Amino acid sequence: LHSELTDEAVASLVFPSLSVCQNIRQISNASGPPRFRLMMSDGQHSLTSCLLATQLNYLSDENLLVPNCVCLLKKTVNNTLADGRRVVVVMDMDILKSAEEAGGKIGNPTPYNTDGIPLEAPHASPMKASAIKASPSKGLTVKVSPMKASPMKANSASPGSSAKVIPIASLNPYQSKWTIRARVTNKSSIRTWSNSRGEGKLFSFEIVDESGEIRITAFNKEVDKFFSLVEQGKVYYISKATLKPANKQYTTLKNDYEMTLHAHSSIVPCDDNQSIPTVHCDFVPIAELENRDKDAIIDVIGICKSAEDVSRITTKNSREVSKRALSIIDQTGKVVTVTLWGEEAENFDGSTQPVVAIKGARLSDFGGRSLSALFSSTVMVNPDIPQAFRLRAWYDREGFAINSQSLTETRSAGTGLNVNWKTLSDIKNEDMGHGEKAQYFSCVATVLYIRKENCLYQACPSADCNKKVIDQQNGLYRCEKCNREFPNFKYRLLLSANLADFGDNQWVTCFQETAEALLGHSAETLGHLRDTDEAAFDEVFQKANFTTHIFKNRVKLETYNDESRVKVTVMEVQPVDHREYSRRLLQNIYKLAR
DNA sequence: CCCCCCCC
Repeated sequence: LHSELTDEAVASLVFPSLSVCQNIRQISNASGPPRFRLMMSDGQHSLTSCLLATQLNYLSDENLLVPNCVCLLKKTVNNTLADGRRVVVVMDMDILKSAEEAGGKIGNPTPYNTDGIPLEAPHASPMKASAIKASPSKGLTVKVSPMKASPMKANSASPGSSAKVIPIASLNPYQSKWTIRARVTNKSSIRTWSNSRGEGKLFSFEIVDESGEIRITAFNKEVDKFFSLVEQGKVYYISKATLKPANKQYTTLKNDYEMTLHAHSSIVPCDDNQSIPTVHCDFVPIAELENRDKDAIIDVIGICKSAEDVSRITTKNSREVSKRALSIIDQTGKVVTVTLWGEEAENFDGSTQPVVAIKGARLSDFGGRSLSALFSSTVMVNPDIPQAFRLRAWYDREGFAINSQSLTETRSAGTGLNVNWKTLSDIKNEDMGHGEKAQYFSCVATVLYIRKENCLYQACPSADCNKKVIDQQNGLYRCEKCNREFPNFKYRLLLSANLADFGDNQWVTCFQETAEALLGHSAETLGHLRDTDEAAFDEVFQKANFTTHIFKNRVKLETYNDESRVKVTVMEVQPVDHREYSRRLLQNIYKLAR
């Protein structure tokens, strides 16, 4: 900050400009990044300028920026603050090792007396400013190296560029000569877009090093150049990309910037990558999800107990997308539904009940508690981590057989969870339906016989009345409930069927919808057939025999004329999912074998 | 230069 700085003085700076850094002083600032004030002199002019701490990171890991060092100012920006003070901000500079390296172009710098110039408020710095040490005997030594066990020692391994390997946390748009070394934690697929500004394709990926993380996006030509090179989990040297402020609306990454690749960007695989952190997950036990807030971003790991088939849905914005819901279980004995989207949904194979780990899933309150993968989530199937091995061992030994509870309530029986499976012999053995309330159960059973007699009745034609009508024999049909006569009626089904499984059989009642499902024809059609083509009518019943379905039933003890009998009413008829059914049978075998 | 995170 230099109030006397004139336009002429600034204009007289010719870049690159060699100067001696006479003084370095941290400017304390309650908010914003720490800055350093440098007093530079080229022998003719003196210039007080400003340097951001983030820039110091890249400059100073060899302790070069010390009083009396020689600097090659490559770019500065002049600015006037609201209060009229002038600011010169150093945007890019090199530090030369010695005055000799400068070719003797600068006269001996005047040693600057550092006495009485303490560093101000180092604690104000989020950049571990404690690493900036004052050395009273030698003047100020600036050392900013946020990397303790510095992987930056491998600087010389940085290929293709003399730029230093710097931490991701120190990247900013004001410097261009850098290389970072980082691991890819999440790579998107290639996406295309088309809007008023044009069209194209892109992919993006996220990387981490010890200091932080950042998102990188490649467009069009850079997609062709880098898509196959960049692999999830691998480490690369990356340099010469453009940094710009990140739109926080679209990212959960902890970085104010993001990166765009351009024609000269360089990505080089790095084999010596021991020090670069691998993807770290803080797995939340499934039972614990009940206590977490809606929309929380969490990491989760579980066994995929079952998985839906992939399906296509249309979003509110009429976009088509694939989805697949998985039920995962962990050692807490709780199950939760996780939805995968797009390619991840299409490619997922749950048939072997793999371990599924998801980093960055979003907790939703649908069905109580459920999870959804985001574009920013990393889905790992059978990851090579201890938690996965422990989970596998637990599930194969005991987890598969436990009575798990799902945090996600689902209405359909499709997931195979929360279904009260019974065999027909269970109805008698367990005295089902004897309680106050009706009981509900599902079974897989085969139709042995369906009574044709009295299966159809003539019902009141008004919309919500299914009452049997009385044929007045004058072309009119009387409904007692509606207290009306109608010129027509509608046919309704009331079937008695005998179902069997391996152990028992059971008479059940099917009303309209379930009867239609079982016979494969509408009541209307059946009524017409019965009246016109008895052979065809009989054939419908023949065909239904020995068909197997999932029956969802209601069972209740009913008393009629002093006689009690268990009445089973079919609520729903569904096709057997043989894959899921076989899995359940296997599980039952395991349970019995224990 | 994208920015979609959805459905029941």
